[in-house]
Amino acid sequence: MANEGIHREWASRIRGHEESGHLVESVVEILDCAALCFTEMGFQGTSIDDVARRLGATKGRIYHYFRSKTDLFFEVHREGMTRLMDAVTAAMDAGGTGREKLQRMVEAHALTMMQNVAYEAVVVQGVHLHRLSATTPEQRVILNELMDVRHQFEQLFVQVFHEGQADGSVRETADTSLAVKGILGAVNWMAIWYRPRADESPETQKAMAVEVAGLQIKGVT
Amino acid sequence: MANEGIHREWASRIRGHEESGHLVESVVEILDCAALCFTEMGFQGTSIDDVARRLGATKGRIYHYFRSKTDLFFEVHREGMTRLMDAVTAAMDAGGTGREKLQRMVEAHALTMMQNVAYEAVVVQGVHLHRLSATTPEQRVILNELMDVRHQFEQLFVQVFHEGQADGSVRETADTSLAVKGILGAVNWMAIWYRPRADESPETQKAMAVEVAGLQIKGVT
DNA sequence: GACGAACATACTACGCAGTATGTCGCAAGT
DNA sequence: ACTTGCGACATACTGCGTAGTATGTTCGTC
Repeated sequence: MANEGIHREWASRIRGHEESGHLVESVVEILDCAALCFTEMGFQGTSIDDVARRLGATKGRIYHYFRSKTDLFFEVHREGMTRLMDAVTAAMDAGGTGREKLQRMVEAHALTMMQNVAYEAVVVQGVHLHRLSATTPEQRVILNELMDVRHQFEQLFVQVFHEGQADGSVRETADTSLAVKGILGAVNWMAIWYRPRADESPETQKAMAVEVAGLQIKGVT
Repeated sequence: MANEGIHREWASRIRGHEESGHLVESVVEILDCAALCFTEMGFQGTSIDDVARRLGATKGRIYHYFRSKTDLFFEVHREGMTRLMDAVTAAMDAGGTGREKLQRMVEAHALTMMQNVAYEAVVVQGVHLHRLSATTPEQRVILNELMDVRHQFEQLFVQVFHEGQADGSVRETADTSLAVKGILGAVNWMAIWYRPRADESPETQKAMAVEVAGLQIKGVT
């Protein structure tokens, strides 16, 4: 299944649950509930008991898999970033001019945001966590990893942006980094205002993603 | 002075400190420190003692002016929104085509974000506070006020957007609200990544604001 | 010299992260 | 068949951080 890679990554982080690869469904449930709680009430505002209650379980279950609340948050964050990365890199690898690639990347970004609001809202929150003091040296390593991935993510856009400028499909700008931050901001902001509506089909979502991406791309071409 | 109006608003909120209008400097210091703390560590992550420590004072001083931590947060939030509102409405009232007004409004928005990162970062955080449960019925009234101002703020842009479409200076879009949310997102996002640098003059800031706004406006024209 | 504003100090009550220990079921060994 | 072991939790408990309060203390003003 598609989750294999993710599970393998968990292995090293989570209480030594190596090979199994199937019982881990229990962990996925925890992550889902945690993502919702963190999204609604923030990191500090969420208690482990809140997550447990939503699970219909108790703290025991959570601490059986995660060392600490911070580790739990990190894992949700990592999962969110992974989904974003996967979607965007796939869109990037499909070829075309810089502008076409950029358009697809932003669309993929937006669509992923909408399809994973909970996880991605946590990712957005996570930016602040940068200076959070309550971290063990061990956690700080993971945090640096996350910040690194975040930076790589942005660089992906910067890179393709330059490609586009090279092939003439993207306009020259005063500050590429600034332009990219603007685009990413417009899309990331969706994590804050967007909430799935009952009457929303996958097509509607896709259409919104295309619309948002289109406006942003138009600004730089 | 320009703060008069704000002070008068405080009057009703803050432990009945009505007329004075000058000693309130003490309150401004508290708000400044609170804004910094909330920005760096979030609402729940900030303790009143943190704010007091940064002030070089103790809890006593803070609780002398504010009923609760939540009220303190609200006041910072309100101040941030007020500064945004003032800047944007001023830019709007200066006349011109829809597009010109929109351009100036977004520039003003961006510039205000940069000049008041601490306060505006709190405003950005505040969006989540929407569903926060830890509110007394009294606070909920204030919260509704804040959410209302936020909505009005967005409507300002929507309104001018339509003006622009009416006079032909702004392109027709599938969903005006969506377009505006994109623009505001790009600018609001600055509260997350932007931090003032030592070698930054007011002119540099202004230039960045114009650049960001330019890209966004170009997307809708 | 009395009184209140503007704080500081001292104290309490509680929520919550983290831990220690218990329980239940299943799977393998003999 | 029984038991031993272990994984997957639940229950019970502790200690600390922190919001809020109650009570000083100082200083200016009337």
